Amino acid sequence: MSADISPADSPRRTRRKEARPAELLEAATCLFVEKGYAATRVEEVAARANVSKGTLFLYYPSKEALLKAVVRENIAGRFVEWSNELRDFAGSTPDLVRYAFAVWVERIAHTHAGGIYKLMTSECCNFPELATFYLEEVIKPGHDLVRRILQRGIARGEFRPIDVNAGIHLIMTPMFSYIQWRHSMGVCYPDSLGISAQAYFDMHVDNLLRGLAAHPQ
Amino acid sequence: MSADISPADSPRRTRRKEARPAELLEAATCLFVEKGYAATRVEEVAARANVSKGTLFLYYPSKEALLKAVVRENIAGRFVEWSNELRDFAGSTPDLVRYAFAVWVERIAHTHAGGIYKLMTSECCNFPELATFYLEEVIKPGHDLVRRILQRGIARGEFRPIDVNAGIHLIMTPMFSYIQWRHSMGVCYPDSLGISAQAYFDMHVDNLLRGLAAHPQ
DNA sequence: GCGACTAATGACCAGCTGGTCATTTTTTGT
DNA sequence: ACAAAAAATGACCAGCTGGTCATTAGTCGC
Repeated sequence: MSADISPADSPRRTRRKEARPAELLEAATCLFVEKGYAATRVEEVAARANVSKGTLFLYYPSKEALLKAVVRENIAGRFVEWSNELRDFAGSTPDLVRYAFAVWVERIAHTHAGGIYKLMTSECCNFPELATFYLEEVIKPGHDLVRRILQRGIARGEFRPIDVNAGIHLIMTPMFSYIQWRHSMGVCYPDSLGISAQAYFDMHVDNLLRGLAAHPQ
Repeated sequence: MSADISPADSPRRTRRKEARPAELLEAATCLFVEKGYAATRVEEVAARANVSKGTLFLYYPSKEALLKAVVRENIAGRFVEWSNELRDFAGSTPDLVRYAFAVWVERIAHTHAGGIYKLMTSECCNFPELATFYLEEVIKPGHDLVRRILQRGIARGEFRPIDVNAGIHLIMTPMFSYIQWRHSMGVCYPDSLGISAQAYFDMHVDNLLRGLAAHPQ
């Protein structure tokens, strides 16, 4: 399944000492996220990375391979690190949720990784294998983390006993909605959200935790 | 602003008695939503509508004009109707929220209109004027309706007094998230939501109302 | 300085797609 | 029935873009 996205998508010719230029991936990531896959010309990517088009095809056999590399690049096994953070968290679960949102905004929403999600939702119908890959490598691990948060809260009697597999969405939904907005309407009309990102998340988290609370005050 | 999307985008030649064939818009809507704007060939649209490519250009001067027409078509002033429904609703505001969600799922999420939203988020960067149009004609009126629901709940003492302009998102977010999923990952992997659409909305609405409740039980 | 090898280039190609228009088919009016 | 007008057609075109490859530039060892 993910075989097609493996490093087998390697340069057409012999490997060279130097690793694949990071500038190419960087440029491709920005352009794909900004303009979409179809609307981005490989020549633009090359130009932005300050190389010629021919050089690009020296490192990636096709435009599609470049897209796969971009998606691959931006999932860097961050999940183990987060999993540890979660395990070691000492405070209350509501505080943990607040912390998780803050971390997520900082490390996903405001980095390239967020743009990749938008890219996936836009293009996944045209590249089902990429969708599979993303689902397995990003969405599922993400859900697993969130599930543990909910289970923690319920086990400690802080949250009411909801169906955790469903409840996952209560936390994911505001996160992904924000990303989606940020990379669509938000690009053209940054004020169309009506409020600041901070206010948006504060409100969502606040209302979310009120709803989840086992003992309403 | 919306001048560019007005009926001025009319046929190249003389108007004919017969109105523009609805089949063309229907076909274009389906294909744009399914495959995206760039990936859809005008010839496909024509074929799906059982006319030739030439005929399509007889009614729409360009592919972009066709896209505009598609977006235009799918906003049909439904807002006045809903506004009246809202005014006449007799029950409690929590019940109104439940009702609004149900109606929205039925009339938006499960119709073409939902696909248009996905289309907009995918393409708005490339067609800013379309984004403006959609924002003014769809998003804003939608927000206005939701705002009135919140104000009603607060005025009647059913909801706690939150900032309504922010609170709008509490209701909109699950709606748009669902649409987004349904037209991206959901196309390839209908089970990737993990739960049924019904369960998804039930949970969101339930938790939302708990969070909004003025007097927790 | 020189040959051998690697890296980079950009002119070029093939195929596709939005858009055109001379021609054909259908409808209308009498 | 017939001609004139309207509507529909699809072969065709121009321009663009992903991808190629012969050529050039650069580097390393000696």
